[in-house]
Amino acid sequence: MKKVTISDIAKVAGVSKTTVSMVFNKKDESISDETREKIYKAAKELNYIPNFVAKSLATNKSFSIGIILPDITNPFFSEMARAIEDEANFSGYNVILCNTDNSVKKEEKYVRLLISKQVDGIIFIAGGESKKSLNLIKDNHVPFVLVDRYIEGFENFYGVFCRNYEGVAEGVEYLLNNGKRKIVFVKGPHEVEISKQRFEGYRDTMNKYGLYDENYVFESDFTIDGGKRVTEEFLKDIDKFDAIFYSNDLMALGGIKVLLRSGYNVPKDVSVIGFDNIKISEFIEPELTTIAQPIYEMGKDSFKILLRVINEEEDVEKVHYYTPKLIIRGTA
Amino acid sequence: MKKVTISDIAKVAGVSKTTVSMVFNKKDESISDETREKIYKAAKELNYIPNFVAKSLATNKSFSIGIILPDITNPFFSEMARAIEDEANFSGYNVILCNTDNSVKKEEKYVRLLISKQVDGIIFIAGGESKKSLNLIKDNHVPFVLVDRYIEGFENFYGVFCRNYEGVAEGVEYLLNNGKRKIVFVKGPHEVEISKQRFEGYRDTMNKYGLYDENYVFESDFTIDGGKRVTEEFLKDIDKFDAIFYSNDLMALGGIKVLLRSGYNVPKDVSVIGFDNIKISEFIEPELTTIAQPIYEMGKDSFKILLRVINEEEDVEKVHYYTPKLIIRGTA
DNA sequence: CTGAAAGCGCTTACAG
DNA sequence: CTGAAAGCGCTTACAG
Repeated sequence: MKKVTISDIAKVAGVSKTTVSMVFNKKDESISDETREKIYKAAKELNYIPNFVAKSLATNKSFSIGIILPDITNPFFSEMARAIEDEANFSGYNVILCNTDNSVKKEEKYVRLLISKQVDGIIFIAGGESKKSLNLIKDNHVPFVLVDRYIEGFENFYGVFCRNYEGVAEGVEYLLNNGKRKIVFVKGPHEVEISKQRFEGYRDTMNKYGLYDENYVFESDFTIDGGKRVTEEFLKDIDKFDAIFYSNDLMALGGIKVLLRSGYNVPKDVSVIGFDNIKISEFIEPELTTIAQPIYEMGKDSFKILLRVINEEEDVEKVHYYTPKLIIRGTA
Repeated sequence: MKKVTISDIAKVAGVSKTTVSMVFNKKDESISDETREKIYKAAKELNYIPNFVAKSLATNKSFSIGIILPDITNPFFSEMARAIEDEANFSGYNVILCNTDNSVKKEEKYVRLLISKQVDGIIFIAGGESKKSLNLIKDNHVPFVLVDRYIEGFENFYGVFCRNYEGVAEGVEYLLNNGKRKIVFVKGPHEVEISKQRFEGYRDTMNKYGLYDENYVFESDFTIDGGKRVTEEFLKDIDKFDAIFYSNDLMALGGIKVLLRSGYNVPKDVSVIGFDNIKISEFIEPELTTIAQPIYEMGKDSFKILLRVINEEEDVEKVHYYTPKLIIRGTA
């Protein structure tokens, strides 16, 4: 039951370990076809499967990356993770999944683990003020790219972000153009940067037309349940509103549910806009009007960028911005 | 920029590598408090982070597992993956994510990779006739547990499954008790075992009452889009039906959408039942009546079982069955 | 065209 | 109470 190693193959093929290693690593221009054949034959015969951890130790490359995100159960993140894994797999990399639940403590624990496991890089979707974790990564010289959520103090590192401000502004303009005036805005959690950006897109646009009213601003947590809860709450407080802008689709889904339950007709009585364009948003009835992020593209690109950093390529642009776009569907 | 190793610590603390290693591995009953302190101090000073790949090579344990599943973007799998990762993390294990798109080829490629990376175990949600991959795992003596989808020929290995047949039977009985007679059934893809089990639950129950009619049976692929497509299709073919049983929630979501669009009132004109109870199913309007699998529990347990196999515990039961239960909500 | 030897960073019997 | 040495399965300069 001993595992077959390169030495076993060397023995069977009647050559040295060096030669075997060279053949497997395609550094074999100088090796005769005959030996090469013998080696492949022996490997086949013995059902050889190489030991990557030994290889990693010798080469200082693990061909693994870590992906740190709040919760894989959230469609936005699972779509992102899928894109990253696809691209990583394509380039021969494995992905280690880490769910942080937005806990800075968990992030730090995972970062330590990933460094210990010698990952070649990390894709980091921050759950909050993640400076300590990021500094740890940096101090250990592990390549990383920040995705979706920008972190103050790290603007000079690699990042893939969405133009949140502009996206929301576009959505608000659209609502205004359609005659909406009393637009409720539901912010995301204040710890994360994107919540702020999206809110500012709303605030500034409303202000532009002298329509901003802070009594129409609420905060929740980017979950369906959160969307339900805020909506139930402000339905009690506010009497008049003709549109609701939720900072992400998940909250919009929860909100729409409450609205329908409370007898509102969407979009007749009230328009609703979300943000993200997760897959499910076009499958509910009515279909959700939303600000689409190119999630899959952003995921793929974030791995591509990481790979270029890992390979120490020159001229890799630091910060990458993606422009979201309004998708008009049934709710607004 | 050299990485700090155990030797550096040994040097700074004025002891041998052996002693340092012993201290870090808590095999240090025999080591004086003084040396221990010196070692911890040195480690702290140097910001030491252990190298797990070296450790893995020496101990033949990686504290990584692989999880092979069709698509993390599918809520059923992301909820499952989340449960597994939570439990794994709790026990100090990392999870390597592998999306197969139900491709047997991809499964095999991932299995090879995972074995190469010396994972301590694999959780396998099969995408089809996955015998070759499974045999590879088996031949390399890697512990594994089959989840959700049973594979013929592997009934004597570890597995975590749902009583699909009984679940569907319960749902059908419920529909019948509510006076439904013309019940359409949408099967999952025929390559996977659970499709068959769920279908048989329907067929046998309908037969019991002399109501089975194969013209009411359709097949799709477990996706939302698939649910939409079959529904559009059979709406053309069948004139009379009072209920639809979709083999999973995702297809039910797609189907309901088409029904609503086509002017049907759910559940007045037609009752709908799904299977799985993914989180989203209670957030659509009307809320989906479904057969709930204990997804999170099954995920957690599958890791727990895997861990026991890894640790070579005795008396680990091979096959674990979970009983699903009918959750009555708005659509039936 | 091929091999002996050192090294990657750990652990672990064994010896003292 | 502690250390020297061999070993895990690879790679890679170097030599011939």
